[in-house]
Amino acid sequence: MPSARETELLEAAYRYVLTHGLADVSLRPLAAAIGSSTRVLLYLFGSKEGLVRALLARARADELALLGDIGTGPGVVARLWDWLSAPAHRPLLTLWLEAYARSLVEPDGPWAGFARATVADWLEVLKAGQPEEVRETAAGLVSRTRELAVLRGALLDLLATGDGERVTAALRASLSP
Amino acid sequence: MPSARETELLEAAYRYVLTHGLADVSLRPLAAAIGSSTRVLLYLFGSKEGLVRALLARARADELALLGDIGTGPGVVARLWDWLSAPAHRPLLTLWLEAYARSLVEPDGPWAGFARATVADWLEVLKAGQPEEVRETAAGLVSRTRELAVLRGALLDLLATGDGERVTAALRASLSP
DNA sequence: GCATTACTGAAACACTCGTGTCAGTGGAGG
DNA sequence: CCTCCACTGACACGAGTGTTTCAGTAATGC
Repeated sequence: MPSARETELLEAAYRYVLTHGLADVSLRPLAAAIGSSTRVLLYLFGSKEGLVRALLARARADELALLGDIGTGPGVVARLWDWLSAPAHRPLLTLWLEAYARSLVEPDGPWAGFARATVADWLEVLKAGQPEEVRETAAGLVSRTRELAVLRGALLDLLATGDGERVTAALRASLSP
Repeated sequence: MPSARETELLEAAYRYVLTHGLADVSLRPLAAAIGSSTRVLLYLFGSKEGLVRALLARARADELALLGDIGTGPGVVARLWDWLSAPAHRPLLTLWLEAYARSLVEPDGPWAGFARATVADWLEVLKAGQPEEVRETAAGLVSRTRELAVLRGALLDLLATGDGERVTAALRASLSP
């Protein structure tokens, strides 16, 4: 459905927000940076809100691509952490956290439901990593909630301090207590 | 050092940002809501950045008051979670997350170092909760990093879903595995 | 009484914001 | 050829931004 030019500009805008943040992006600087104009952005995406929505969807596509490739069975948590702690993914994860926080403060607009949605996404993947006999039990739900919490908390720490060694050790300790 | 009027207005502004968010606050609506004017705000705090800095410090004072009261010895993590999961503290914690994310995206300005600072603050408190013989060991550091990660991750989940039951169960599971 | 200090009001300045208007391009299909 | 259509440029509009200038008031300290 989106035209070639549209996806091209979306990709450029996505690269831009990865380094500049998404919360207080504005059309004119963005357009200038990606060699376009506000007129074209508005024409293609309808409004700024439409653009932000598209960018959020684009970021989510990256995330879902990961979750699709991560596989199932034991060791999912460790593999997820490998991906989360990779320095190359830091801009994406900062963007992710930004959107997460924003969707809590401002429950309307393009951010709506972002936080809730990712919790569900990740819980689903962790569920697929559990032994089959606990997946549908209450204990299973609690267990993957715990795994998710550790991953998210470790990610917060890593993004703030950059101390991959300490945080990774903590995560490993949490896997085999 | 701050005058009576200054702390009075700061308190009012603090109540305001707790419900409206701090990221995209602007002077005129804020001033109108707290019965003041931009002129006065600028006079008392020097600039908008000064005001934001003061508000951030005010929020941090709330946090530090908690950390001072939480005590030491075993059970710190559980007591911290009781505080974090109390519905009354949700606005403060949303504000906290907002500032955390912002300080990662925009490392300059009044937000600078906020994320890093709170990691250090909390690790310090968790350290005081550990048995004395591990406090200075590498294993001790890793252990409280893990505790912090669980608390933070659980908080993220709770803020997004509001499902205190599931998240609290996960945290408890993480304490006595 | 008087000068100093703390605070406040009204209006303006020089922006930036998202968006709308009107006018064009260039190429593809009939 | 000529029409349609995706795309683009220049510009203006109204609203909102942080900040400044100039003016005042009320209370305090000498």
